Amino acid sequence: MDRRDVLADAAITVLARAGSRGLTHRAVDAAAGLAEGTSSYYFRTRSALLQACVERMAARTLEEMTTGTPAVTTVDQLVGACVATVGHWLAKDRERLLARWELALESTRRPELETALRAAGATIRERVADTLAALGIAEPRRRADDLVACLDGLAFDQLAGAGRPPRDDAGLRASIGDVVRGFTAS
Amino acid sequence: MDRRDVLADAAITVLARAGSRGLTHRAVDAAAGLAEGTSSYYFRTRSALLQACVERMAARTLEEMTTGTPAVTTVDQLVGACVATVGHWLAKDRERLLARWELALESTRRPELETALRAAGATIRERVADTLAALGIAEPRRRADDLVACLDGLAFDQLAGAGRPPRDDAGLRASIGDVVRGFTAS
DNA sequence: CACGCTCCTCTACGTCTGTAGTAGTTTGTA
DNA sequence: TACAAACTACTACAGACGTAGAGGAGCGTG
Repeated sequence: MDRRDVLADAAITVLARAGSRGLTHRAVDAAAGLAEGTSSYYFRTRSALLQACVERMAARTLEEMTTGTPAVTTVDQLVGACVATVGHWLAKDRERLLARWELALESTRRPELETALRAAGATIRERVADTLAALGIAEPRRRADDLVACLDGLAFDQLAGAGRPPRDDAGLRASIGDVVRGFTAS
Repeated sequence: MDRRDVLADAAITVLARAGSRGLTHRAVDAAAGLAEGTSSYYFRTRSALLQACVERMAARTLEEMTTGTPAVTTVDQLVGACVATVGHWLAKDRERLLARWELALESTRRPELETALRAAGATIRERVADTLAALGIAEPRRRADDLVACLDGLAFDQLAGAGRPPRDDAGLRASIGDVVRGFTAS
């Protein structure tokens, strides 16, 4: 794997575990198990490091999206797909989620990041919008944006929010069922 | 106003504008317009500064909650109340929202913060649960948690997320209408 | 008025961070 | 094989950061 990708992955891990404040060149070197100074050579500035994080994340998300996307033709299937996605986020992508939120907050202050982050988000939302449209739902574009935002909100609440009760699968299914119903009814 | 409160408010502003990384004693002093070293005297460690932020935020939220809470007796009124709340967040509480998310992410790594943050969140959620229960909705507790999480998700998407198209009031109402319907139907 | 106490400001210091640059090493080419 | 170019690892350094503590101003009490 390209050295840059290794470093970007390490940076994402650091971001998740230590937050924006902990994201330093040296911390990335340590996380990647590379010699001190390495990340500083590949990404001269901290801003470049952040940029690399969002690009790497976007690339990985896109990659995963193109691989396995089961067809969704009913609302129930949509609920299932959403539960599967969020469940996967919570179980296996914890770090990537935390890093993404960290970057999102950072993008508030860095227009370069915002652009890249927004482009990545748009791709996913389009995909969801297509699915909603295929189900014959009105305003698929807006509703796709909202649905993604709500699922993200539920995940945030679970991982970092004030709610955060360890929620079982059934609870997750009930919650997501409610949300999806709201966006698909009528 | 108590010096500590002034400093905590300044810290919240710094947190929102410069992120966790920018939250330093000196930055807080500058934001508060006080002599350098002041915040370092009142809150000796950075951790104490963060703690002060969440406590101050919790206090302010509680205060606002006890003042104006119009009665909600129909689902439509609930939608209206949610729209008003989120609208207010987006228009006037931008900084507090950003700071809260910053603290939430930080709480992932600091159990002391988590406790305080969770307690504040629980109060709000109870209030919402009571409202849902009064409307005769099943599982009010879970649904209150989910509703708050979703509204937060929508706000996040708007302020820091990947969606972030400048949304007008009608759009906001439509989105929140969908969400609330999902949690109140059946 | 003199004294002691509390509150606040300012300074000091060791550590860490961002970033530039130097030196060494590998790779490709003649 | 000899050389040049590119790549990589490491070092250096100015600046910022967290935190502790010294000093002084203000105020109430005897």
